[in-house]
Amino acid sequence: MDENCTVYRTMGFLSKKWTLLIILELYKGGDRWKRFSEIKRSMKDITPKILSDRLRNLEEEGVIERRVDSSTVPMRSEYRLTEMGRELTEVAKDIKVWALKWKINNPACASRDCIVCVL
Amino acid sequence: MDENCTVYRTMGFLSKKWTLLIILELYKGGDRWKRFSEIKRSMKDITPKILSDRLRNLEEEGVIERRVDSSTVPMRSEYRLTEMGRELTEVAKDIKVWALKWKINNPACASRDCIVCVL
DNA sequence: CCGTATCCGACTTGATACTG
DNA sequence: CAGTATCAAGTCGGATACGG
Repeated sequence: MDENCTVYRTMGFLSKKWTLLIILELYKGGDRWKRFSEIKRSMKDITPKILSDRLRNLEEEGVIERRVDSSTVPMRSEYRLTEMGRELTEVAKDIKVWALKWKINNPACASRDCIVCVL
Repeated sequence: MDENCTVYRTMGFLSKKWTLLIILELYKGGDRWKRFSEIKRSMKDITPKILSDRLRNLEEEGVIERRVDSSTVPMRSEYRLTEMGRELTEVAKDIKVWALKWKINNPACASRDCIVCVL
């Protein structure tokens, strides 16, 4: 296997558990900054550790951006997708289209207002 | 997290290491059936166990089909993508387009005759 | 030659408690 | 609130040996 393969390298980062779902969660927010606890609340089974790990990783990859307002107590950390990240949701959208066609009968997810992934 | 989420469920199966690359390897073959050893040879670092595991999993998912010719010795197992599998390569294509734009400067992979993933 | 079974270490994820 | 620390549990992947 060639480590220079674009698909291979990108999958290495994209295929981590929860990653794509976090991206979708932020995508739902549009331009709005979302706070850690808000994201966590929406994804009820993710643990803070994993969410924290993934957010840092996504920030390193340039897919999301973070801002901290330390003037308030407690301080606020907020996140949103970068342009690079928003374009990544196209991939998720394709996966969804494919899965709906071939694999899963899931009307809720197929509808435009799916509360889970909103694609 | 909702286990009924289409994206989530599909990622669970797609995100396994090597999976997408195996799909691409078969995609290169077009309609042609490919043998185990032929696939293995093309992906030089994969071990037989992993390849075997993934092929079985992909077959269960309906993404590839398998045929066995037991009239010869040794018998031959051959694989190719189903229609469902061929459509999945669109996802890989999108990942590649995205990665080339944002992440990786990889002219070999960008060209149409990339020997690794041929997308 | 085409795989499968077993074993094992490395890595990943998860549960829970805790801190500034 | 926004994480981090700790440790347990699970998963993955690789080497090797083996059977049809």
